[in-house]
Amino acid sequence: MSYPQLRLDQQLCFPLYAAGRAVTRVYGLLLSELGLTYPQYLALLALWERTEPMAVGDLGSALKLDSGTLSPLLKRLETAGLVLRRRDPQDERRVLVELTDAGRAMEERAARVPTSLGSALGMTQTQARELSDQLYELLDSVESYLSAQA
Amino acid sequence: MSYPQLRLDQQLCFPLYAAGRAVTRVYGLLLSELGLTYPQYLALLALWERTEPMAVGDLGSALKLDSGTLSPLLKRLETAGLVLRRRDPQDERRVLVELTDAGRAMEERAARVPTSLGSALGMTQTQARELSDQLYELLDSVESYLSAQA
DNA sequence: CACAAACATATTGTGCGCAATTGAATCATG
DNA sequence: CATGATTCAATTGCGCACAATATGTTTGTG
Repeated sequence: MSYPQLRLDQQLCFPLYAAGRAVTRVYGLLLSELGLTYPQYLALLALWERTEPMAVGDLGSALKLDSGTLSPLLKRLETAGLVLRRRDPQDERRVLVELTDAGRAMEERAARVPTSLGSALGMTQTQARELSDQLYELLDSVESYLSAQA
Repeated sequence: MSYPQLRLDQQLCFPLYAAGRAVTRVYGLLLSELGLTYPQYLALLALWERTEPMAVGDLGSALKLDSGTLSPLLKRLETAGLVLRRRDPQDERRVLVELTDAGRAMEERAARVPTSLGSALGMTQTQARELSDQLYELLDSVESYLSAQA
């Protein structure tokens, strides 16, 4: 082993990558019963938190996703009848996304998903919170590194 | 807020998802200079640790990826001249993956990537290790949940 | 007011991830 | 030793992610 820093199990990136995919996959299994994917669920989470429509860019800031991902995703949510998209009359560059009645009605069914998962993952609330805080810190430092490169 | 468990910033899954993508993206930027993607780099990490060829399935166990992801990825690495694939004569169902000279030569250039990233992320070795341990625990519990469902 | 720069979203192209299916090789059981 | 079950890799189909580009809108400057 000439380069110990290249060991798969010694790098932070791999458990982060693998655990992220594993958790996303579990969500996906539960969400498929609602006809949703995990990123679609995240977009709805952001919309459920607000009473006002949201611009695509604001949704992107919240989810850390760009229009290349969000545009087709929102088109699928619109086709599914869960959201509506329309140009912002105040600024025709923007597109506002708002929930339909069906989109709002989905919240109640979705509320069971994180509850049933939280218990399945065998973590206490405290553990989950600590891990979450560390990941937010990591996210912040990676983002400032990325913006410093640009 | 009728369902507090649906708040984006209160769920573990979101920072895990966002931090995972952010870290993968940073790796991708550095790896693009080597003509590699992040999952391709992971596959090479696993191969560099061994002197013997590896079956596709063993590579999948190490990276937690299935043949649907690995088959086309390995085909691209083969096209790039970094690996060779051949049927295992002992068991013709298996395909063995082995490094070419060019694949082995890539290790030296790749060794700089985690080193330069480790310093950029502003974490101590200890912090990275603790976070890594927690993520492996989470990965384990998600995987046992998944296998219990099957 | 003209018009260049900046901005917001959409589109294109490539490479994952993953569920489901396919096809070939091996194993296990009678 | 036959044959049904299992295993392994590849393929198919769909939905992300993300870089790069395109298109239309607004803003800032002279």
